[in-house]
Amino acid sequence: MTREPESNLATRFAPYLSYPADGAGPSACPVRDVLDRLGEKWTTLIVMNLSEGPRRFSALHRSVPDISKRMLTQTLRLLERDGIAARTVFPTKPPSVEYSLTPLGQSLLEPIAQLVAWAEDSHDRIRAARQDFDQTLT
Amino acid sequence: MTREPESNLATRFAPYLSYPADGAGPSACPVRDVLDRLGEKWTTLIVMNLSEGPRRFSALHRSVPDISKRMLTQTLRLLERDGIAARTVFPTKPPSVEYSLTPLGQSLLEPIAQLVAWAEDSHDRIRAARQDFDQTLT
DNA sequence: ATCGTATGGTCTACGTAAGAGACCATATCC
DNA sequence: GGATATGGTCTCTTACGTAGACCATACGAT
Repeated sequence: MTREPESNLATRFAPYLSYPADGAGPSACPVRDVLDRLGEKWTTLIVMNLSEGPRRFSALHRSVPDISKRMLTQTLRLLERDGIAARTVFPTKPPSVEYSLTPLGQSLLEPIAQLVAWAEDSHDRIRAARQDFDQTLT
Repeated sequence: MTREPESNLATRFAPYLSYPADGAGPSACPVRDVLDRLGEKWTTLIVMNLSEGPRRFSALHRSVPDISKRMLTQTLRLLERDGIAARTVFPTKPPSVEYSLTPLGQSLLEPIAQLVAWAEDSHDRIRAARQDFDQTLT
């Protein structure tokens, strides 16, 4: 009797489990390539902020005060580079810049919402597990 | 005429957009608290590897060769602490250790699968966008 | 006229987090 | 007796993120 997989979802992941992340061009794992970007600490939060509509640089910074301007710039650049966000400059004085989600970026909202829902549902259990773990350790 | 939201999903994110990540205990944003952990570079990959069933430490390391033992240990510890993975020690000589997903961890496979599906679907478009961006820059 | 504020960033100095690899004790195989 | 495997920990170096100064310009208030 062989080991049963925990879930039929396992087969969905199989191609990517041992796929190297490195290697220039197409040799990199497509899933890790994309997921690494989404994991980049500020990415999802900025995408969620853009979900309500176009936002200006300083508006984003006010909404997420604990990001540094440097990282906000970098995060937005990478989102733009990946075709997830669009950057529009208006020739006012001083120039104002608006960031918005592209259709590709909007399609990302669905999976993020699933993750947010899971986080909401699981948060209590996770916090309880942490407390158990830390207490048993002490 | 006010600005229309890009998607009704936006309202799902609204509570978390300006929620501080810091603050000990319950003052931290539950969603950022959980999502930051998932974004931790190796977390999802290890969870995906565990989706097929229990795996030993060295099996995981062989499957994901470009993680350092140090980070593998740390990632597994944090997953265990959060109640996502379970650690079982068998009293062989030398002792062997098995890691497996808890029910909570298995419930995480669904949202991850959504993200993986999005990554598969979007990878081509993203790579094209990157090339455009880099060329226009040069 | 001058000071404060706002625009969207860039640049530098610093602290923390991740990566590479040596090391450990033990036991089994050749 | 030497190699290999077990699951880690420890140290050293390098990469990443943060904090905050700085820039040119223009507007409103004093």
